[in-house]
Amino acid sequence: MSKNREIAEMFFEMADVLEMQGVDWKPSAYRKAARALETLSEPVEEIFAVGGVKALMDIPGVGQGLAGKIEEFLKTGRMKEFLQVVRKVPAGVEEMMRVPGLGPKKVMRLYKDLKIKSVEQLERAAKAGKLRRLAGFGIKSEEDILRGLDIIKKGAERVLLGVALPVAREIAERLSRVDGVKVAEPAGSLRRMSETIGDIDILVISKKPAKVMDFFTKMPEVKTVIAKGPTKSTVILSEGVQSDVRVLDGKSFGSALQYFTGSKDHNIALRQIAIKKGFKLSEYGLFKKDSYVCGRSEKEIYARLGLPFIPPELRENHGEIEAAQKNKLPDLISYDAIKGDLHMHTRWSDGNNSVEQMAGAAEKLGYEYVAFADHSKSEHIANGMDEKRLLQYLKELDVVQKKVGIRVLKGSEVDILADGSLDYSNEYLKELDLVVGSVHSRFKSSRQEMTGRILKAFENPYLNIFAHPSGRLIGRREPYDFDFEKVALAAKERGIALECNSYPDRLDLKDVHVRKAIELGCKISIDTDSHSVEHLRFIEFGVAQARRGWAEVKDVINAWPLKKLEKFLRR
DNA sequence: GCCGTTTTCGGCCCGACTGTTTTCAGTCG
Repeated sequence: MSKNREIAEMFFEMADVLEMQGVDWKPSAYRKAARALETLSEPVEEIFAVGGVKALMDIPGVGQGLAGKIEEFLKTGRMKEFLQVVRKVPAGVEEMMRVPGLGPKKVMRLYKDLKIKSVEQLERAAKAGKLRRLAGFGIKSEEDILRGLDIIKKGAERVLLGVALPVAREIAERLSRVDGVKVAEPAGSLRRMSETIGDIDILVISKKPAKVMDFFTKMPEVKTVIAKGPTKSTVILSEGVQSDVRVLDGKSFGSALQYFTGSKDHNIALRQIAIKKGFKLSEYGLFKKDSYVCGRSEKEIYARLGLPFIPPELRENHGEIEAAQKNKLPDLISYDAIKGDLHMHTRWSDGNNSVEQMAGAAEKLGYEYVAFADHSKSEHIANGMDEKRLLQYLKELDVVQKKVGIRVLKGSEVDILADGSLDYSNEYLKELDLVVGSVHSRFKSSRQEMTGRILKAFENPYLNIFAHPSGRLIGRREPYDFDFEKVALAAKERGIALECNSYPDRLDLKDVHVRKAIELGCKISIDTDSHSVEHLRFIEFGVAQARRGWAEVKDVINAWPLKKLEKFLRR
């Protein structure tokens, strides 16, 4: 676990305990700092090494107090106050906060009045009907708690964007056909295109909210109805994903969309601006002394607050509001800007389709060019090609080139071996239009070894793209350890693009690293790593990730026309 | 504990829904 995450988790934990003790404001301060730490692109230890406590205080939400605690932890490996605070409440009690429906107040009541100290004890007490006599609890609360326990047992995990988005679009589409509905649109982290989604939020504009609530809570895929109100309902879908629907009037469409898109931190910052300008901002609109000013579109709300429209993917309160105030928002790459996919597999290695099928599908998408990158010989498991098959493969690519209307670039996904050499000799690499290099082995190497291995590979003059740079698989495999900044600087120096892999469980580089890479002057390549024609549509997720990393067309080599791309590939 | 084109002190986003309530606290997003 990285130090950033470790410290963030301590802060989250302290926030929970402080909240249980009824401490005001500190919990939100700790959480704010924790969220900032989690999404930092650089390791705190490096920030501290370079700029000391002062640099730590540049992290949003970190002031003198928390910077001191971080310093203490980095220097001594412990945080005294953390140990003191956390000792005040048994670990099991803290864990009870994870049960949906239980917050700090109720958890404390259970602990103090009934001496319940763990999730297990909680379950036994609820089943025995012991909770109902507690002040503020009743029979319903017991049922709620049992249901909440059920949810955490099944692990209400976050879902990949690539899984949630099609489900959300399908539900929104059906809701939009309900009587009286004008618009139904996914909001929340889905609209911000976060890599994983906690729940599916859908905003509906209708004058007949009751019909929407009925339709929504009775959809066939609804497993449990958590709450059903006149304008807002929450259900659990059969996949275990939570979904919320909220119905509003058209004159609130913009403000509601803004509000439900978040992020929370972005909204808070926006409301603070509203307050300073004498407004009040809520999902119903922008108000001045209780009278409606505007709310039909997001654009007019931002405008009234003196800001240009901020694309949803940027709304994380990671500097986008300040950039908007200075009119320095990036001109984000659009979803249709990609001119070709540079990382695709076929039956020559571990793909499901032929070269011709893949090229044809790419042509249908309107691409100008496409590059094939089947695996090199060391990838036995993926049917990697030895030199003899590589030459046959290149011949077939020539054949297919004559059959399709787009440019077919000849490439290969070549393993970066443990010693940093590439899996084919230069004699073969020079026959390729582009070389995609990736690490597929020894993920547990030390930071130093892995960094050295990658930098060594970058010395090869034929390498063009460093694929899925961190090696992570969301929810399944941690990224390997390497010095990202060093690698990015070397990539820039040598004209190598870092890949923003679009595969739903990779999304690698991730958003903060795309942004860092671009800041350092690196180029990005947004590719799908497709193993079948159906995968080509994943490009949307890669572009989303790049947008979240503030990428513009100038940063993305495969958003360039062929000529310009070819010049880049010739290093 | 953080933070400052109203402030180094005194604020800190805003509203829906639920359950146990005779008017609201707790939780959630």
